Amino acid sequence: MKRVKKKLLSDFIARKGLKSTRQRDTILDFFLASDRHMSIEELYLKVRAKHPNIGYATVYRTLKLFVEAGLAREIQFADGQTRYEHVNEGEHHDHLVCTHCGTIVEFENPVIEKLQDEVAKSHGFLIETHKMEIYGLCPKCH
Amino acid sequence: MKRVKKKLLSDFIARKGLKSTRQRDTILDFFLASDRHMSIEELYLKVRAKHPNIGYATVYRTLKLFVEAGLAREIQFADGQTRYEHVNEGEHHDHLVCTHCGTIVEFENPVIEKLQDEVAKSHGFLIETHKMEIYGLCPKCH
DNA sequence: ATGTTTATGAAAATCACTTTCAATGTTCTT
DNA sequence: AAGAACATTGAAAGTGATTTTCATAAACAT
Ligand SMILES: [Mn+2]
Ligand SMILES: [Mn+2]
Ligand SMILES: [Zn+2]
Ligand SMILES: [Zn+2]
Repeated sequence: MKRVKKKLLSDFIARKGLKSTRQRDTILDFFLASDRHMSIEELYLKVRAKHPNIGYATVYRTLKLFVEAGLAREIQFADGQTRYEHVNEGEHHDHLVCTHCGTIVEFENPVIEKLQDEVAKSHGFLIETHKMEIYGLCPKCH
Repeated sequence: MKRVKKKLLSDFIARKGLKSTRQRDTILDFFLASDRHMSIEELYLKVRAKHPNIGYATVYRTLKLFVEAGLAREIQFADGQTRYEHVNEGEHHDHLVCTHCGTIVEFENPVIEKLQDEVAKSHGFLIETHKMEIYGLCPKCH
């Protein structure tokens, strides 16, 4: 799994004529070892604890690179901070978000997905992506 | 319809001990006459064209007031700008967004809504709100 | 080893708001 | 109608998240 992601990045770097750096490797390691929905701030603090010399801007830039390379995806929940999650080949899911403690639960529902496709089709839309988030209180918070 | 919204606002203002002002009336008129999903920037520019003396901050504050009064709702699409839409009693809908021209189409799908409730319940979540947006190309753009 | 090009860190800039504050307007009390 | 009490306003400053700038440092092809 981690091997696959590392290869995705090094292939992308090679393909685009970019350069492999210690910072990118470090940030990738922390990203791969992280919770599935981290904000830049959270990731930066973790990275920073071990590598105090890595800059804020580099973390931002590197996460964007991961998105381009296809190993991360940006998500925006209702809290105004961009989060990044792991992308796995052929997998899609949506989110339940606890408005009290912030817990995020992933779910897949093929029936909903299919109905979304039908909605798009019935309005003549060529669907590219969709976003579906359910906000409420998780079991621990009610 | 517009009468209803105006009354909603004046009732809210009375109930909270706030004050009725020329600015609030003007902004409400423009909001009610507007497209259903306007950004503050767009609304401000329209208002500004007729009333060059109304400030940016007032438009921001007033739209927040409309939300509190229950006649507008904030929505965030993927473009980083808050938009405000009209709220109508007992009505709920989700959105199709054209990634090319920005067109927004509203839709309701009770089956999807019901499945969302079931997903939440199956994970022990007490649902508060949800957000569902389908992004793609509208009929004109493909 | 050198040269060319990309990456980095720190600081400044940007973007979309939000807050501050002195001046002004609205409503209440007389 | 006048004054007091309080809310609202516009302009400008402040925020918080993110992005850009730019001089310096690393990569890596030759
Ligand atoms: Mn996820
Ligand atoms: Mn709508
Ligand atoms: Zn919770
Ligand atoms: Zn379109």
